[in-house]
Amino acid sequence: MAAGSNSLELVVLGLLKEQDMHGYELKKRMTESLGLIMHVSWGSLYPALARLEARGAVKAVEARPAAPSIPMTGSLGGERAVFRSSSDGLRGSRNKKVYGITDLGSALFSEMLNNDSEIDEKGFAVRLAFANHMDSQTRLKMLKERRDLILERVQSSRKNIEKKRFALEPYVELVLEHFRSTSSSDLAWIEELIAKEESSIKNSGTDLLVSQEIKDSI
Amino acid sequence: MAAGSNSLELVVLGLLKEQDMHGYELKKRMTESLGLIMHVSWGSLYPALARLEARGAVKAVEARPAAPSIPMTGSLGGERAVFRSSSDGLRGSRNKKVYGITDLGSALFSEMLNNDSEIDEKGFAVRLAFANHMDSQTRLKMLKERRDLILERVQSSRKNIEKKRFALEPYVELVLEHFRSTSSSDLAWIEELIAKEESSIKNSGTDLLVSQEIKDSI
DNA sequence: TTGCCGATATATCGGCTCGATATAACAGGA
DNA sequence: TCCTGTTATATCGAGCCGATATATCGGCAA
Repeated sequence: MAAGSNSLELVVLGLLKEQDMHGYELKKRMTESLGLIMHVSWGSLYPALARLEARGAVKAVEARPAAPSIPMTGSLGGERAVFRSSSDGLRGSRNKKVYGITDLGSALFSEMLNNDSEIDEKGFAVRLAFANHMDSQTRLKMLKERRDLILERVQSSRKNIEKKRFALEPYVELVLEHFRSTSSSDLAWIEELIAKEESSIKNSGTDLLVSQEIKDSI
Repeated sequence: MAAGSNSLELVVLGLLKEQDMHGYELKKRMTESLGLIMHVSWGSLYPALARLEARGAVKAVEARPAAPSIPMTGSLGGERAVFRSSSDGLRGSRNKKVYGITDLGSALFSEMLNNDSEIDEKGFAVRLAFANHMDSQTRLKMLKERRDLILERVQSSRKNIEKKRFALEPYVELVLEHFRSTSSSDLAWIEELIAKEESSIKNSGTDLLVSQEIKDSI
């Protein structure tokens, strides 16, 4: 029942929550604002939109009246195209298909955001990027899970390396050292976020549902 | 013709260059020594081995005589199993299928390592891990390509963010800031490696095939 | 006007990866 | 003897990626 940890669908829903968009616009927006974090290909995006539409999470809507960037020419062609849109199957001028999020889609977004636990770097980053749609407790839980995961990986790596009979190739050690250093700085960053989150929770009296761990720390 | 940038096959060949192994052993070795860098699943590993075998890059070989870890029981069962192996299709005791790399496989390894250019973090890290099998010029080229790629991404991200009308969600900015910081440290690391490589090239008189860029810097 | 180029826009294909699952042989202990 | 855990191979469905196909449209130069 729980939709299993699909970060692309999460991003699509998250962006559609802000604004109705068509596929091309979605990709542009993703690469522009989240380009450092994730990358999406056509072969993923359009099937994802189709899946979401089939599930009823998004639906084709009437295109927004006017693009904010001035077309400079009040062309009749555009008008005709928009007209064709409504008579046809909600297809905009340049064969555009503008999607909007449904109530079910909003619910799905919350469900994915709050109840899926991500394993990989990308999944975590994406989820964190939309963390303002979570409540403090969930955010804190996510951060701590991530912290524990990284910690465990680094320790396990150190352990496996140190007690090894087989000699590692020189560049492997180089790469590993860098990854450990990166992990350390990631860890410090997450710890910082956790600390901020906890102090924020303590200050704004969310006495209800405060976890045992926090209570102990008071 | 050029096998397109498959880092899993690269790792398999690289590990088989050191030692004959079966699939299970390969995965263990990967997660133990390269666990921080990459992750491989059964559903990728066995098909990859099958592909490589079909291409003639690896082939099933007789299992190594004795496991270094003492079985403690000189059981007859084990002997029978090993016998079954040679009469059967080179299957070892516990139905093991031990692979060895062929000459063609070694050639393919070099080809992939030297002529493929990786786009993603994982691909680069894996390739760098086996960089001792490259010559200095290729290593340098790979490092510089990586540096330029990261540089371009960070700049493009900054550019797109700064001149945006749409407001970013608060946590997006947080995540982006961290990714930029990570990219900066990656960049510094790579620059360091480049510097070392260049000084190493200059000192050990590899006058043959020295690139124009290096010649200029002298 | 026409004709072309580049940006916009959607869609699909093959090949690969992943997580889950099935199956089985064997070891060691209760 | 049974039972659990490790070793070992294999396959399935679903999703992602890079490449490619196919249009439409705006602008601009001949």
